[in-house]
Amino acid sequence: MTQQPFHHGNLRAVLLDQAERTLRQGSVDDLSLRELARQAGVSHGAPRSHFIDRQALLDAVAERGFERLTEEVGRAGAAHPTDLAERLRAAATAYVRFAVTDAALLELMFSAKGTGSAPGVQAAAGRFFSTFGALFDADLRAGRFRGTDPERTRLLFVAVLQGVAALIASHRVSAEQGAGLVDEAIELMLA
Amino acid sequence: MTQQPFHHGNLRAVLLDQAERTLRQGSVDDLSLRELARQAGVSHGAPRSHFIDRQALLDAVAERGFERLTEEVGRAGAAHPTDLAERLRAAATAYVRFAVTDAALLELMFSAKGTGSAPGVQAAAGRFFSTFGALFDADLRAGRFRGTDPERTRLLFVAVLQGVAALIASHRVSAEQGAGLVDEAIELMLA
DNA sequence: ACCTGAACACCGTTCAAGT
DNA sequence: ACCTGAACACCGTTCAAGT
Repeated sequence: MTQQPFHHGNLRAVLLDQAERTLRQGSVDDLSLRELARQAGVSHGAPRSHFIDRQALLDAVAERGFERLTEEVGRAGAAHPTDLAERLRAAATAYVRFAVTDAALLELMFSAKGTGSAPGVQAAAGRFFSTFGALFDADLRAGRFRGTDPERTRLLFVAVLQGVAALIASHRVSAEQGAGLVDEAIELMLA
Repeated sequence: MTQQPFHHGNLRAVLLDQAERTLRQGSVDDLSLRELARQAGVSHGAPRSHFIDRQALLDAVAERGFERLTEEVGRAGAAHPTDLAERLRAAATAYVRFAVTDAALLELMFSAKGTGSAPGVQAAAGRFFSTFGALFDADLRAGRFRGTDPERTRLLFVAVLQGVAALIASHRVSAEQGAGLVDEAIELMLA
């Protein structure tokens, strides 16, 4: 009875969970469809029913990553509705934490491969960027930033976070130094 | 006579050249040792004489990439010995150009895989960062930056460039927008 | 609709053998 | 010192067959 096929329509979710776990302790190269199937206790052909090929699985993982990042950054920002600098710091902290605990996932999310093709990933990335932009909106209009072009200001902050994440992922700076860099950036951006 | 073994000790360089070319029109996943050997007209086992495994080849490619990036950014900066903002802009332009024409290579260079292990890559990366830092030195001491900690100022600029490069590579901003972001960053950093 | 299992082409790696 | 070619284990992908 307990030996009946382990999954009933949730193999897809099981594979994605396992893929995320694998990414958390290795690189995207370590992600093998056959190994995932093995860990899920199904045959190596089974994933085919849910993902047309390996890239489709990676796309789904990236999409999920963007959704989680959006949620975590958005929540961190929402905790500070009045204080702008504090809100940016909180959002940045959430971003850096994500970059530290899920370095390989973030790399996958922002690789040309991940963002280049799949529309689902594109859409999820778009939602992330607009949620991120919303952190600035009211204060941008109020002119509390030194920057000139509002859109530019937003993108610049994303670039800083992304760059800091890359420096941390490549072990060039520590997570603490990364937080310091973010603080410095916020300081420079505020009028 | 012309059918004698094509390479005489320069197979290593041929493989690295071909690897770079492959990276320029694809991702690191498209890089296959066997395919490189095929293109070089040698047997699939031949690369083994020069690279112990695939990772060793990737390391060598990354190291070479850092050396070229160092050279190009350094040269761009050296063309403007007096004007600080112009020097940073020139160096940043060189960096962004590299990020555009060699996106996959840059990704390899900054991936945890590339920088994580091999000492040669670490050393080349270190030389790049110190060359990059040298662009700031005189003016940092002269206090021409708004930033507080000099080391932080340097790292922040690298982070901005790296982040802008990632945004361009993931097709989220154009190369022109990237240049605009860099200009904005320089403006914000200068006192 | 979902999963199995054989089949195929490709890859990285190893290694004895050649020059 | 450098390269060849067979061998091995692993992988992604396809597909007919089962339930």
